[in-house]
Amino acid sequence: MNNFVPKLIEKTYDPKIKDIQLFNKWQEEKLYVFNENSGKTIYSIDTPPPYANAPWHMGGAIHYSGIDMIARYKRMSGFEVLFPMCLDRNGLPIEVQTEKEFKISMHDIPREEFLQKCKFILDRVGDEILHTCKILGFSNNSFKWEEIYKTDHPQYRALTQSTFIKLFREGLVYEDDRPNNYCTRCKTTIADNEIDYKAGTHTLYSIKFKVKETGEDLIIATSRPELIPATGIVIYNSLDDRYTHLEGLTAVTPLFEVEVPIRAHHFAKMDFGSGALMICAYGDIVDVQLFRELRLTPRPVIGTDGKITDALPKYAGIKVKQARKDIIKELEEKGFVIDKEDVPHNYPTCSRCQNEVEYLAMPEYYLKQVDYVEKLREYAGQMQFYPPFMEQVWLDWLTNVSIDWPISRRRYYGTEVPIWYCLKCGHACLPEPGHYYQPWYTNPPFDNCENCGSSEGFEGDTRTFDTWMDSSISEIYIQKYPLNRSNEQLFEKLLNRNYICDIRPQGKDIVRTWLHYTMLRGLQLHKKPAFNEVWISGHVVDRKGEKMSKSRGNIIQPESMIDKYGGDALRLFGASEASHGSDIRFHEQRLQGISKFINKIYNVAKFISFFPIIDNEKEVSLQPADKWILAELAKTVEETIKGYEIFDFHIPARILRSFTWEIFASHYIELVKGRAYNRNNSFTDKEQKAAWYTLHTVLNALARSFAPLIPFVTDIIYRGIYNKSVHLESFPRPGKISKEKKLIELTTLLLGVNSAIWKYKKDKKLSLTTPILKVYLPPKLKLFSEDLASMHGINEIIDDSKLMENIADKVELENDYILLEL
RNA sequence: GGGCAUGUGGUCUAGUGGUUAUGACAACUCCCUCACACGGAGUAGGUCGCAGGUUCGAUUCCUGCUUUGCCCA
Repeated sequence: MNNFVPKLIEKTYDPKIKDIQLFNKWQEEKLYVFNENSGKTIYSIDTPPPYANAPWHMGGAIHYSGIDMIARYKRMSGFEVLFPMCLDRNGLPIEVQTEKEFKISMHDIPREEFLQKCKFILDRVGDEILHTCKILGFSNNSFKWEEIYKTDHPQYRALTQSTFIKLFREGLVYEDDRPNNYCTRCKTTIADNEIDYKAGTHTLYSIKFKVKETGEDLIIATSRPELIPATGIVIYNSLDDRYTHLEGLTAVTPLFEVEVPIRAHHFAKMDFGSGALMICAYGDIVDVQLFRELRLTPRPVIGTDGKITDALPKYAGIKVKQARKDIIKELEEKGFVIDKEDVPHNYPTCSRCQNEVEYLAMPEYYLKQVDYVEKLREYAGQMQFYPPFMEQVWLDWLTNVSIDWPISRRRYYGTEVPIWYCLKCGHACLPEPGHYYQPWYTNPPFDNCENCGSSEGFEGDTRTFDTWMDSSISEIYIQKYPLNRSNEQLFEKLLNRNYICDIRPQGKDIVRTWLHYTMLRGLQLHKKPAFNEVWISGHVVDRKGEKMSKSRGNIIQPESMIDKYGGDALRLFGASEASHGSDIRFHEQRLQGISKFINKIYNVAKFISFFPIIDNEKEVSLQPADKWILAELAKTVEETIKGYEIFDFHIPARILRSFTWEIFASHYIELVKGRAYNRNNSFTDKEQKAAWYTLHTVLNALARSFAPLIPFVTDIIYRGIYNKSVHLESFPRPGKISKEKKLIELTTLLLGVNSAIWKYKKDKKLSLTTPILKVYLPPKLKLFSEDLASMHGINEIIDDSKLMENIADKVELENDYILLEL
């Protein structure tokens, strides 16, 4: 008789110690290194660079876990996976974070010094994020600091600038005036999401305009009388019959005698003020929109210093608020103000200094995109979206694209606009592509103006690019500079395909930015779709379905959860909680449930590790129960693959869990336990070995099927029992496991019979080990007799259905019966 | 206001034009049975968002309304 000793020793699985050790082992063994010469088909994943201004919350951790599952599944499916690790370090959030942490203002210290302070935080937070990646078991090609790409690296920025120079020279870039949110105190444009709205009141003045053609008065309500000279149009609602007769006539502003058209527009609310509205450059966001929509020529009167400009000589140099008072005074003196009223108002203020935000027009560079919409629409049809409905999100956005992309920003921490302006003629001179340029800091790499030949010198552009200019070429960077090393050959090879890169994984909220801009740039630079596939995931929200944010105070750090339950548990939680594309609610109790399942898998493996590995199917005599579970396994793997193939990890997570726990552990293992131990030699050697063989076959396939989802525990099991890493194995094939489909039909009946026997004993308050004298089984299950007898302690199994009617104690089960006799 | 998605036992989720709707977590009861008490067995709990329509029949198809989320205005 065998003396069984398990290969896995611990009673429970403790991820805390084992996971990080195993992660380090993976790194030593270089398991996930990208080898372009492996001969395998390359599959490139455009990893989203995590933004390194603040550590991850749950959303980042779960989102990236899904991306790692893509990489792992593809690797096990025979692909050479290019899967970089990276950090996004450009742009506004880091500037804000730096100002906050060092209690400084970006404009009060030298630019170089400010950049150093930004880098300090970026390095620290970057390390924290990388640590989270490690304890989540990510399989990126490299975690070495110098091999992780960063969007603020000179090499990356040089690529951004090169692509800009190329497009500029092809005439795709132009300069134009466009109103921005502008803080006159911080001296910078600010993004929409940096505006805080503060509740307050302001005074609404009713002011007399004149209608030029009829001479009648036209009363207009405004809170910004200082902008009267900047009026571009007067609008009213087309349903407002007080004004319909004025359509197409001309209004004349008081004091400044500016003549503007009068027209109907649905933005005018009949019950606001007098119902007639002046649209000026620029009082609020509505003004900005209408100027754009109606293609009006702005006459701005406020400068970037927050003072009235020379356009209004009488008030030039006066600050806006004072000018407002002065102008009101003059209007009142001359009898133009007929009423004033304080009304509630939400002020847009700068989130950094609380100063009121102005809308000012400034010259900015634009990249053409309107001309490319139709082609992009075509590309959308060629690409595979996971889940498919996300394609519509992009198509809807394409329908809305009406202006070109403003790409220059007045910020510091970003890729510089590589332009020097000739001091003599003002011509914009661009350097040769290929290097990283900092025009605000260094001299141009040329001495003479390419336009006028002057050598009087140049002024460097002080602006940076919108960070999406950097982000929108990530797929090019990763294929041109894998591990940050230039590899033109690889890039050219990959460019031979119908698309640039295999897959873009990203969040659903940035379809209109990251995906859209990357597709646009792919088209402009290489005349093909940037991607073949796009994987878009939902958000992680809190238990109540609300977005996690600092202000709500509902942020949960992933580290604390990983510490408690393990990286595998968090990964599997992310996969289990929702189907791909929908939001995930974070729920610690459910995560805990998942961690129990991880332990269950470990224990199933531990049980199987008691028994010797039988490789050769010929040494054994497979019993019906063995054939049955192998058939179930084949079906499970088949459905699992279907889920993996569409990168919806909810499907494998659900199916594999259900098979492992509800069928394999609860029924098959119980069924063959007796045969596997064979303590009293009631089974033949070949029958016993068949149990061993089957147990290992199922475990082996399960470990491999689960590996992309839970890489730690599956590898602990695989190395512990089979002495190699599961992550170097290929994905199981259902056809190789079993071709017998028929036995699956018995599953429901078999599970029902087991349940009925358990229930019977329980109802009689008997231990489950209590022996049973006789059981009348459904005839269909006769083939499992021996294992069933061993499992339930049955002395005699009778399948004579005619006898059943005579026995009172019976349990009805579908069309068959089981009857028991103790 | 527009687009997209979504609504299934307390919570989360699967699924289907047709007999008693899947599973998990939580709850309750019993059981330390030789892999696991991070376990096992069992019990209870749902008018499948609302209202119409198509159909012999709808949770599943259509229309309207509504909930929630995201993006846009």
